[in-house]
Amino acid sequence: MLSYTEENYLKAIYHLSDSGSKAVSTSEIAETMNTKAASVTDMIKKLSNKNLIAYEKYYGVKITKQGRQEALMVVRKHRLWETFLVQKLQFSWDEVHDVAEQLEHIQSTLLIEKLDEFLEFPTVDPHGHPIPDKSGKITEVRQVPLSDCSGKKKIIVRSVKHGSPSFLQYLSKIGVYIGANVSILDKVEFDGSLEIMIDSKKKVFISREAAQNLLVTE
Amino acid sequence: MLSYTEENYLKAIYHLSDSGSKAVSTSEIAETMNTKAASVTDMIKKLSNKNLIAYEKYYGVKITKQGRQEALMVVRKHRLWETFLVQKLQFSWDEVHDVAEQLEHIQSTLLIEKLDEFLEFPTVDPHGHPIPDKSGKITEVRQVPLSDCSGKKKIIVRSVKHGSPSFLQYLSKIGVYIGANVSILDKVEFDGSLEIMIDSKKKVFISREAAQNLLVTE
DNA sequence: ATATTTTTTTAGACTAATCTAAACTTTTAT
DNA sequence: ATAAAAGTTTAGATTAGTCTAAAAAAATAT
Ligand SMILES: [Mn+2]
Ligand SMILES: [Mn+2]
Ligand SMILES: [Mn+2]
Ligand SMILES: [Mn+2]
Repeated sequence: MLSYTEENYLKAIYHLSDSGSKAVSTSEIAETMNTKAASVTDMIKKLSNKNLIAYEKYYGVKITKQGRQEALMVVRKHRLWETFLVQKLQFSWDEVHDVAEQLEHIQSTLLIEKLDEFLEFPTVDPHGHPIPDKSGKITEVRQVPLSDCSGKKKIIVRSVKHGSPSFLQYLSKIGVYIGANVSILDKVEFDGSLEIMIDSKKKVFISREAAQNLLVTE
Repeated sequence: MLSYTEENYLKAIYHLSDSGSKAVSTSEIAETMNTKAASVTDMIKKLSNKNLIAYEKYYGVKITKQGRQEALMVVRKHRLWETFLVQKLQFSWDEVHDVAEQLEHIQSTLLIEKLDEFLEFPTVDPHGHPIPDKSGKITEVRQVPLSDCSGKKKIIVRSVKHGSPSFLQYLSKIGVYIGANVSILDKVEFDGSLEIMIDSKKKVFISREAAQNLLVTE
């Protein structure tokens, strides 16, 4: 069984590697984990001995099939808990991440299966991120940054790329939410900012930066 | 903030001291924590330095006001989570304790307040044990072991003294639950075993040992 | 009142996870 | 092609929590 810390490292490596496809460097891991490279090297050896990652000295790590599976289970728990907090306990979507960071480490298969059932088997979390099923399968929906869209098509907001509390609060304030219908009214060539219409009701301006962080389907 | 381990020690000391009234010995703590006396001595010093217990060398420890308060918050979380697991996730009462041992250490005041509200402010957990409120207050109901009862009075099962999974499973099997109405049909002087009637429907025999573990109001 | 037994504490060691500083590799720049 | 810079690993320490074995104190028995 993995320790709390091992789970966190493995999850970080999984995310940094684009769900396990590319190799990840020691310093990248140190950066996201808020630790020093020396500590990462130590942990890397441990995870490597457990066959959760493939480690080549000085060339970073790649997650193994088994490691990916373990990481997916942590991600699954994290996202199910976030969904629980929002749907059942009335948390707002900017309050859930830190608590889910703790809850994701609770060890009980029964618990997570019952929770999944209680929530009626959700497929996305409050930030629009997919929830791996019991076996680790993810149903990805092709999404593009709103900043890449143009024209008058009907656009639906699907997820946020990076869900920092301040960005999420900002979205709530201007009326953007997962599932919202938006259309692009105007695009400023100079700085890439957009004027959009939300739910045919509300007109708002958003920066290119914000638009890059919003993933949508056309 | 207390560590996971400090919380566990403090809770154990709280329980062993009858909610904080009497002093507790090093060996008692070692016994319930499944550690060695030497480890307990170390931890005792730490908790004492934090003013959560009063420690006098060779004479055991007494919990302080502040320590009692911290312990009560852990107990509160433990029992709220157990209630959640049974009432919302359909766990049975013999499955919840070990998971609650983990969940009780999640750090989030908001979470526990929202959970309390979601459960509609329960006052007892699935085993009939009182749930401390937000401020730590407990409303104790005077209860006696069923083994101390006699006569034909109407008796209500209120809680179990020690809720081991096997005892709880046994109770479920014979039809005893928290809130059940029982009356004593016969008491065997020789071994203290009882014949009882549950909900005016079912007759069962139980041993003195079982009767001592069932707390009731007359 | 002493001796024996039991309990508790101390001393020293171990593991997981972390750090700093130094050594070593790889990458980049001239 | 070589030197400097950047990134990575190793060496050695630290902290929390644990252990065993030995020393010390308290309780119990004669
Ligand atoms: Mn999150
Ligand atoms: Mn985590
Ligand atoms: Mn319990
Ligand atoms: Mn616990």
